[in-house]
Amino acid sequence: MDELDSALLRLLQQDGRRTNRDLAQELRIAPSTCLERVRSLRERGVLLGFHADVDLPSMGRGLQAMIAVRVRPPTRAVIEQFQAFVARMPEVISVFVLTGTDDFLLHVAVRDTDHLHSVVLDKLTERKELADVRTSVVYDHLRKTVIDPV
Amino acid sequence: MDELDSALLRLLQQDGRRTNRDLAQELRIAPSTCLERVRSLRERGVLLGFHADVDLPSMGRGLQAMIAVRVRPPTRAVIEQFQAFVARMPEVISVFVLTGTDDFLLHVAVRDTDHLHSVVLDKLTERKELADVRTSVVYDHLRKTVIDPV
DNA sequence: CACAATGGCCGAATATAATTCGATGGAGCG
DNA sequence: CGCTCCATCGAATTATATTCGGCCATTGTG
Repeated sequence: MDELDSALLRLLQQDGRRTNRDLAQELRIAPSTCLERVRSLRERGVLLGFHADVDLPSMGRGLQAMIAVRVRPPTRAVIEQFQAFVARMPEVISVFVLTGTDDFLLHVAVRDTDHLHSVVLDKLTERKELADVRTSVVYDHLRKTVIDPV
Repeated sequence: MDELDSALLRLLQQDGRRTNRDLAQELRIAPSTCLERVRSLRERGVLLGFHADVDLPSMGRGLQAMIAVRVRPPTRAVIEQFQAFVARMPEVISVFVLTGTDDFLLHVAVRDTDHLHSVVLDKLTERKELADVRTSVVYDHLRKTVIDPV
């Protein structure tokens, strides 16, 4: 994990489709070296993968919300069961399993407020283990690249 | 936005580095057609970009937390100023701007609990506009692909 | 200090993929 | 029924990824 690795991770987080040649040129190394570095980062598990980022409104999911959920009882079995359940919901795009007051934070992307309402009332509150739900609409979501402190 | 576009978005969300030939073969279309489809999705703004996914523990950021923040007064000026501030913090990897009780949800990745403590006490609570903070440690974070209902 | 071993890097050669573009044919329309 | 339009196609071209043998520089060793 030297400066070269950090630089590669930074560039690939910004644009996961930059060509190997292009990366090599920017970092002033040979393409073969660059390729080997990226392969090594993958093999070491530092670089987990590459993903396309889609525009939610274009997919008919113009409304995002965060749903804080508390389950009861907060046992391993109940938590794992609930996690498996929400992971199957198409409206859920990300699940945070938490300590603290809430057990889960669900990041959902839905069509509109009716859809959001239906997700909370028809899908979530139907679950017997669900103890508490608080929904917040997301106005804006800013994602950043992770920078290596090295 | 037909089934072909949806399939492409699904595949590219799963693996943003699949080759065009590979995608074309799976979808039973010509590579040139596949390329044109992807180009169109980009031009229409449906496909926003491609990003590498890094392993946070490998980057010395093995601890994640969600920090709920309320600012005072909750005016546009204060909110925008605070958003700009947290966007600059290297520990913050994602910022949600919310309605409801909390104004912000900060997804942070830090070295350890000392680091987390220092982020909250030394960086956040130093801000005069900050009215309330609640920190929850993230045990697990599951990301999903967005599936087009079409 | 001399020397061998190691590992990262390089560049040329090869394999593979992206990209272009003219041709084709089916869908929609007059 | 014939015309136009446009998505799709495949071949040709261009660009890129990948391999691999050799070359330092660094490190460890007698």
